[in-house]
Order: sequence, then C-alpha cells, then structure tokens
Amino acid sequence: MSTTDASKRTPLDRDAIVRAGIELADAEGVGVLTMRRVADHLGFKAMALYNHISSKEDLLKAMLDAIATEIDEPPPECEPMQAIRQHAIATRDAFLRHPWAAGLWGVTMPGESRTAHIEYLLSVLARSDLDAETAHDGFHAINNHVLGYSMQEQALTVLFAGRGIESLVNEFQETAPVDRFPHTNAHLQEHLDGNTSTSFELVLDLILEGLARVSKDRTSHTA
Amino acid sequence: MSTTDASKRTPLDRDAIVRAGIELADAEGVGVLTMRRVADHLGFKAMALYNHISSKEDLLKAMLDAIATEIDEPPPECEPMQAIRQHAIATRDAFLRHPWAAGLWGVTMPGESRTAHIEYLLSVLARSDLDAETAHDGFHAINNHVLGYSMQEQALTVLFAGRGIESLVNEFQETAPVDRFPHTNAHLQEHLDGNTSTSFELVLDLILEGLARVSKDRTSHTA
DNA sequence: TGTCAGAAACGTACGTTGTACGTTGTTCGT
DNA sequence: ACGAACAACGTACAACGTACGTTTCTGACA
Repeated sequence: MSTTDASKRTPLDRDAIVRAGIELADAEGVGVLTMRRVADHLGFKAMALYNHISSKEDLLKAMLDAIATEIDEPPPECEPMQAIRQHAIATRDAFLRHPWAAGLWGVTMPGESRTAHIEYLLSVLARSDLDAETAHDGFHAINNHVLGYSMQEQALTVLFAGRGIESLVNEFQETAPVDRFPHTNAHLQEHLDGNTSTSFELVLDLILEGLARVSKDRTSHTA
Repeated sequence: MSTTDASKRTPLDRDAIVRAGIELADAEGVGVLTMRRVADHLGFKAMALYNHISSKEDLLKAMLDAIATEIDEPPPECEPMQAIRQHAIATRDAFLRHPWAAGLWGVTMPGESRTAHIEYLLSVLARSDLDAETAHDGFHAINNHVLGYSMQEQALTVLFAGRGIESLVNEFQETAPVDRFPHTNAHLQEHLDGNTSTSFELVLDLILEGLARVSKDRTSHTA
C-alpha cells in the first residue's frame, strides 16, 4: 500500500492495452471482448483505459493495425509475383494466429499500418508486368482470396469459440440433413478430413497466373 | 381503442419480423438494428417479437436466409460454367441490394436457404468438367471472390451509413496522406471515379478459366 | 351462444455493455 | 517545496438483449 509496494504495476500505456486486447481476443474470441475484461486482465478498472484510447472502436482498430505490423514484407529484391505470393501467405498466417481478425478486417476502417499493408501490395503490383487496370483488379482479387479464405477457414473456430467442433458440426447437420444436401455434407467432410491444406496456395497461383494472362491479352489487343 | 378500431394491425408473424429487420438494416445499417426498433417499426413492443423468434441471433440468421431466397438459380439446362457465372452475379446483386449482408455472411451460421444456396453451387460444380479436387477449391475461390468483392465494394457505404461519402474519404485521407501512400490514394481515386464497374465479372471469368485450366493439368498429369 | 384454454402482446425488470463526469492520487518541472 | 498536468478511480446513466409474470385476444367445442 505504501510507496515502496514491491508489486507496483507498470503504468499502462496504449500498447499494453492493445496487446491485452489481442491476447484476450485470441483466447476467448472478439465477441466477448469487453472494456472491463481488458482492464481486469491488466489489473486496472475499465475507465482507466480511456486515458489512452478514445473508444472501443478505436481499440479494435488499433488491434487490427497491430496485426498488420506482424506481416513481414518480402525483401525489395524479390521479384514482383514472388513478393505478392509471399506477402499473401504471410497475411494469411497472421489471420491463422488471430482467428477473430479476418472477420473484422473487411468491415473496419484501416489504420496506418493496415494502410501500409495495402500500399505495399499496390506498390508491388505497380512495378510488376501487369498493366494498370489489371493491377487494380488484381489487388482486389488477391485481397479477396486471402481474406475470404481465412474467414471461411476459421468460421468454425470462431463462430462459437467455446464448445468443441463436433457440437458445431452437429448443429449444422441438423439444418442440413445429408439426404437433402449431399454435396454440402460431402464438402464439409472433405474439410473435416483435412486434405485441403494446399488449396490456399493453389488458388492463389491460379489467380496470379490468370492476372498475367489477362494483362497480356489486354496489352496485345490494345497494341 | 374499441374492437371496431379501423386501424387494426395485422397480427405479426415470423416473416413480417424478418422483413422488417431487413428493411431497417437496408435503411439504417445492421449496426443500429435493435429489437426495440424492429418492434417499433411494426407497431409492437420489443418482447412481442419473442413469440416468433428465439433470439436476436435467430433473427439475423433468418434475415440472411431470406436474402438467400432472393438469389435465383439459373435454369437446369444452363451449361455448368454459365450457370456458375450467372449464380455468382445474382448473388452479388443481392449483396448490392442489402449492403449489410455481406459482412455477416461469412461469420454467421447458414440456415436452410443459405445451405441450399451452397448446395446449388456445389451441385453445378459436380456436374461440370472439373475434377473433384478442383471443384472443391473452386467452390471457395468463387465464394471468396463474390463475398470479398461485395464486402470491399460497399465498405464505404456500410462503415458509417449516416454521413456522406466525402466525410469518410476525408477521415481516411487523414490517416493516409497522399505523399506517404501514393498508390493507395490513387487506387481509392480510381474507385471514386467509378471506372471499375466491369472488374467483378472480369476477375470472376479469370477464376473460372483458371479452374478449367488447373483441372485439365491435374487430370492429364494423373493420366 | 357461452366458455375456456392456449397463443399473443404487454409491462416490468435485471444484468451487461460502452462511456460521460467528477474526484483523488501521483509525478515532475521549477 | 509546490502546483500543474496527467493517470487512475468510483459512480452513474442510457441502451441493449431478454427472462418472467400478467393481461388480452381468439377460436374450438359445449
């Protein structure tokens, strides 16, 4: 209680709050992330957070931004298509580490680091062989693949972070009986069997090759 | 007030609630969708809803399911790749009509109609020329494109449904100054100029052609 | 036509959320 | 040593989802 109290906690700054938010969201899901819980986790009361962040929305934005900083950029000498590939894979890895992030990525305003993440992909596309129009479309095609794949991939993990996977599967099969939805159930089974691990990169390459081909078509037709 | 009251309202059933929810979400965004507001909109009190739906989550699920029923399936005689194309376009059109839906699609458990929507795409893929593995990957590639594209497309529309577009753009350009993020700002400008209207179908075709090519490669290598 | 059971609507109320506001404590430049 | 600036706290409030008990309506059968 005195000023010489040995267990004096560190004085709480923005980064610590953001880190705690990410930790909690990783562990329990972002759906149950609460200001009071974040504060508890740090040993403070809820309102203490507001000296360092302006709102919960601000916190979530900062959390997503922090995740963007985890995504390494390939070295500058890396050739464009390879760089895009690695960058996409690194982005997906980040979403694997933070399963709640993908679902928020698309519906939240980007902060500075996320903007840098966007800028990187666009800059590599700009120095690639793709024409400007294909580069624009390619940006979305790649982003959509990475984000969409990550979301679907962990939908089951995230939907209800609490209970086990089989409870989720059972609930789904209740509304989707095998006899009426055979393909859907077969597809789900393929996922549960887990022999789809290379499909992310496969479709990614499919898109990259397709972009190169489209650009070649477009520029040759124009010429 | 008496039993002969002329303005006697209709007695409130599940469908009416779901419709009201969709109407409100379309008009004001799903972020401010409230049980009390849905009830008000129908001329009832909040708790009356619970005679017909079991929870807010149930309502949202039903709303998304209702949107799935708006998506027409191409006629059975339609050849597979054409059917997939039309179906994807119809799905995106539905997301255009209901800007809030795409963001929830990926993080919500599908109901019966959404399951039918999934089943349709899988069934068409199954009767296409694609091998089973490519069909599996193609399902995700197509879904991710449609969903991801729709989300990004209306991110600005949805993020804050209240204020005008230029207020949003200004806020963004505050965290992303043109000199530090030239490509990002140029990309944004391309969107604001609106000459990207055909890119959805272009990338869609790119994916479909890519899938056909991958499948041909795979089956020829195996043979 | 009278009655009565079940469904539908209502009112009230509780726990939880984000956060505004006023107060207290702590730190640091002078 | 002292006062300003800032950090943490406690209290409090409005809005949310929804549990529960009560009232009102309706329609099947006597």
